[in-house]
Formats: sequence, C-alpha cells, structure tokens
Amino acid sequence: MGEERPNLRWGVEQKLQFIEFRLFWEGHVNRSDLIEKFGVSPNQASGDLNRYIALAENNMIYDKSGKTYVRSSCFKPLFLKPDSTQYLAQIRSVAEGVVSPDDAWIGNLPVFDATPAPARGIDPIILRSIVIAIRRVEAIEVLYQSMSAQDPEWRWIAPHALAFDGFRWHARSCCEKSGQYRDFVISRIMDTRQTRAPQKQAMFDIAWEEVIELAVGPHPELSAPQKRAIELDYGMQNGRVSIPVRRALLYYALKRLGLDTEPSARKPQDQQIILLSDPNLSQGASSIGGGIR
Amino acid sequence: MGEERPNLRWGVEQKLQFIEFRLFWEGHVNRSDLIEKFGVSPNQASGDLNRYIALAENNMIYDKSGKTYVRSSCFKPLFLKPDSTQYLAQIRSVAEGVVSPDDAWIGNLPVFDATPAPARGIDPIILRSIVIAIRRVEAIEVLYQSMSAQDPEWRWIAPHALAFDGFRWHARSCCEKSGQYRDFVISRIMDTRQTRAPQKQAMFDIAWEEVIELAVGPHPELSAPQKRAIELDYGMQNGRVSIPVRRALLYYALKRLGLDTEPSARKPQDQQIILLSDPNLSQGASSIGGGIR
DNA sequence: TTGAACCACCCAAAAAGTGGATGGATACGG
DNA sequence: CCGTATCCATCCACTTTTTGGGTGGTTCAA
Repeated sequence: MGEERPNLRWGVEQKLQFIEFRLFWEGHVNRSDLIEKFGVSPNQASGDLNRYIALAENNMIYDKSGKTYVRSSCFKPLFLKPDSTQYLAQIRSVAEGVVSPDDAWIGNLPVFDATPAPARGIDPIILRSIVIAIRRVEAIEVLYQSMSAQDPEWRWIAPHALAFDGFRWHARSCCEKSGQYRDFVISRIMDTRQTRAPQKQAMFDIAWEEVIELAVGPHPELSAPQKRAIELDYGMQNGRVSIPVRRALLYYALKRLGLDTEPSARKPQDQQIILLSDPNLSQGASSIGGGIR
Repeated sequence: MGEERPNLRWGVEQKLQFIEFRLFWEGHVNRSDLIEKFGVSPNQASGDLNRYIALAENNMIYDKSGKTYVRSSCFKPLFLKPDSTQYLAQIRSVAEGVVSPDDAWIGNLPVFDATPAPARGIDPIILRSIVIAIRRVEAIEVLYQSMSAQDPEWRWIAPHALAFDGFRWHARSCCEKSGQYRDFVISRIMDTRQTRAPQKQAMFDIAWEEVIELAVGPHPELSAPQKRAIELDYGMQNGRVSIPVRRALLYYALKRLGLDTEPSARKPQDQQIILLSDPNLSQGASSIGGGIR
C-alpha cells in the first residue's frame, strides 16, 4: 500500500483533497469533476486521478459499468478528515451566497433551508476600518445611530474585539464619551472618519474578560424520553451541560438560548431547557442589560 | 493599464485572489505570505507578485521602508469582490475550528467571540447516509431518540431536505409510521441501517413548500431613535420588513426572532421587534407546534 | 559598519499542465 | 447486431509553472 505522502505542491494537494472529499461524501468522482472544478484538461485530470490511486491504493476503484471512480469498501481518508460541521457550513455558505455553487466542493447539494437571519449587509470598507482599528489598538470616529440619539452622531470608540450574537455583528469597544465598554452594532455604523491613539487604554474590559459558566439542563416538567432527547441535542451529561459565556455576551446568549424570559412564558415542550441556578446571573444580567448603545 | 484578464490556471488565479484579498483587508502583502500560504519558493512568490502588478498596474506598490507591498490609493479589486459576509464567515469558521488559521486567508485575525451554539457534533457517516437518501429519494431506517418513546427506536423515514433552525440541523422527512412530514433532529439519530424505496412518494410536503411572509416592525413602545436603530439592524423600509419563511420552519423562525412569546414577556427594549399582523400565523403556529418528533 | 530582512533577477532543470491523437470498455437506441 | 456516445488511458511534443542555486540591491536597526 503506497501510503507515504510525499511533499506535494499546493495545487496538487488541493486536487487530491477534492477527490477524497467527493469520494467520502458522494461516493464517486469523475474526471469531469476535476475538469470543472479546477479548469484542467481531461488529460491532466486523468493524471491526477491516477496519482491519487498511486498514493492511496485501496481507496478508489474505477467502475467501468458506472463510468466513474467509486469509493472502495476499505476507504480510509488520507488527505482529509471528514467533518460534518465543515460539510454543513459549506451548504450554508452556498445558501447565503457567500460561496458560489461552482466553488463549493459539494457536487450534489441537498435541498436546504434555514430560519432567516435578517443580517443587514455591512459595507466592507466600514468593516475594514473597524478591523484595522482593532489591530492597531486605535480609537476611530464613527457615525453611529444609537438607541438614544435622534440622528446618527459622530463619536469616538476604541474597539478591541468583534462579537457575534447569533444575528448581528458587534464591535466591542470603549466608548470615549462615557469611558465605558459597550457593544456597537456594526450595521448601525453609517460611516467612519479619522483614527488616533485611544484616550485611556490601561482600563480593562472586565465584562469581556470574565467568563461565566452557564449550567443548563432539560426542563424539569418534561417527560423522561423528552429529557433524553434534549440531553442528546445539547450533549448533556447527567442532565446538565456547562456553557462558557463571556459576561459581555451573556445578555445575547440568554436571548439566543431562550432563557431571557420567565419560565412560564413558554410551555415546557417549547422552553426545552432551563438554567440550573447561576449565582452570577442576576448581577450579570442587570449590569449587561444596558450594554448595547 | 493592463487590465485584461487572460486565461489563468486555477492555482495562479487563487494566488492572485489571495494577494488581492490581503491587499483589501489588511492593506499589505508580503512575499512570505505567499510562501506560507501556498508553500511556494521565495522565487516563485516574487514572480506571482510581479505578475499581479503586471495585471493590475495601479493596485499595489512596494513600500521599501515598510518592506512590504501596500495597497495603493486607487486600488480597484480585479480578481475578487470584497464581501463582509465572506470575511466574517471566515472568522467564524476559524473560531469554530472548521478552518484552521493556516488555511484561512485572513492574516491578522481580530479578537472574536460569539454566543455559544451548543451544536452537538454529528457523525459524518450518519450525515452522509441521510444526504444520500435525500439525493436518491429513498427511505432510510434510522435509530431515533424521539420525544415520545422511552428509548431510541428503529424507524423508517423518507428525508427530502435539510434544515437549520439556528441551533440544530434537521432532516425534513416523511415519517413512514405516521405518513406525515416531520422534522427529525439529526443529532438524535443514533445510527442508520438499510434503505429502500419510499412507501408513498406522491404526497407533497405542503408545509415545506408553502412560504409565509412574516411582516416585522420595531416595537411600538420604543422611542423614535430606538425604532430607527432597529430599522437599521433589520434593513426595514418604512418601519417594516417582510421575511419569507417556509411554514415548516415557522416555529423555529419565531423562536429565533424572539416572537414566540407574549409581547409582555419582555421589556420593549429587549423585545425590539413585533409581528405586524400575520393572518396565517395562528393557524400555522398551532399546526406546526407538534411537528418535531 | 555590519547583519538581518526584505525584494529583484539570471540560469538550468524538474514538475505540472496543454493539445492532439489513438484506442479500449461499456451502455443505449434502433 | 451495429453505430454512436460517453466515459477513461496513454503516448507525444510543447508551454507554463515552479524549484534551487546563485548574485546583488535597498532599508532599517543595533
């Protein structure tokens, strides 16, 4: 079995990975797949397929009747670790238009849909200026539509991290007007202007650094099989799972998990999970509630 | 200005795109960046950088003092359309471990975190068998932990689509026991067995095909600036936005949008949005509530 | 002034890829 | 049963890409 992996060029490695990806997920590869995906000649595609066979002898055989290379029963991936998350992320990327079906490695996309995340498009120039300010540890002047001011206002912020709350992207920043760390919703930034050194960079963003462990369990009023199903969903052990959350993101995490309302607001089957006592919670939730500007 | 784009080989095109990606987002590229990312020799990297200059003359200049190629002021992308969604999706992919930092094109990753989505890992073999059943329009026997049965049970389902509810992945399937279309949570599938032709494939999955327009607006008790901020977040026009949702996913969509509880369950600032009357809603919600098994 | 860290360029040789041509195996429709 | 279409394999000469070994230039900082 030729299972050595010689030093291959990047392009060759990519093609071999592609062959293996298709073999695992679809069960077969064609010469024409390589031709379409990498724009090579039929000639070269033949060569690459045979190169793969030379390197991973028992993984693939040519099915003359099916006119295609098929995964053999003793297939063992050599260039790729099969990963569901990766496969599913690719489906989502295609559905969101981030990746064109031509660039995706999945050949035969299953029918797919997702609950809509009405994420407004972010101007790449604005996002870039924020990212650069984070990298350079600078303050940047942004035209921001806050929840309190009537119209968008120019204000100085010193961003230090990006955060995603499940819907929107935030720039975790020190607001130089109040001197406090807040979340600025990136889609509410209408424009950016100049940058300069931050006013007081010694201060720590404590709510960002502090990590709270959220103990979650199935709703106690569920039946035993219902509890078991929920435990499976969340990967719970002994009826509980511990979810680490930055305190700065606690408000959003609770909202996303559906734990931001009274337990009575939903039926147990809809609520599904509950918090298993969290000492920091009441303190954290109240001090975070006004964190968004 | 040499702005023709000759037929380039796939590998070359990739490298030029990488150069442009780095130029746009980071503002600079090095020969060493190409060397690390594509494993080429310093020699070749020089060649590729000069090839880029030859093709996009005014986009990049060498800064001798900074010892790096920098984006010129009149930069115009030629091989890539800058896209925030793509950039942010890449950050998330790296954070989730889907893409290793070495494979990501972003050189200097900003500090980042997200609200946790406790998505349990899915066995790629199980996912593959579901995807194949969808593609082949087959029924498949799965060992499923339902919400009603005490222990996992073998049952036949005929899946036809994948769905993502914001947390979990579902296989939208015809349950051959009840003859009805339901959502099967993929992480609750413990194992799969044989496949066969589906029992009655003539039946349509009406709840899947039917698309409901969800009219959403800012919470009426918010102040005018607060409303304006929310309108920005969701891209609303004239205080409303219409979100299309398959009826099969309506239950999850409402949950994700925080619209599955009484409006009084949260303060207006936390609720943020409300439904602007939906005639199909009451009917839809009740008939979907039990859709998950 | 010296070394380090960049980059440019020249050369011969290997590897990757193209285009054209020939041929084999299989399936499908008349 | 025959012709045709569709896969793939292989040989050839040729081009492009890439490597490796050089040599040298510029800038910065110690």
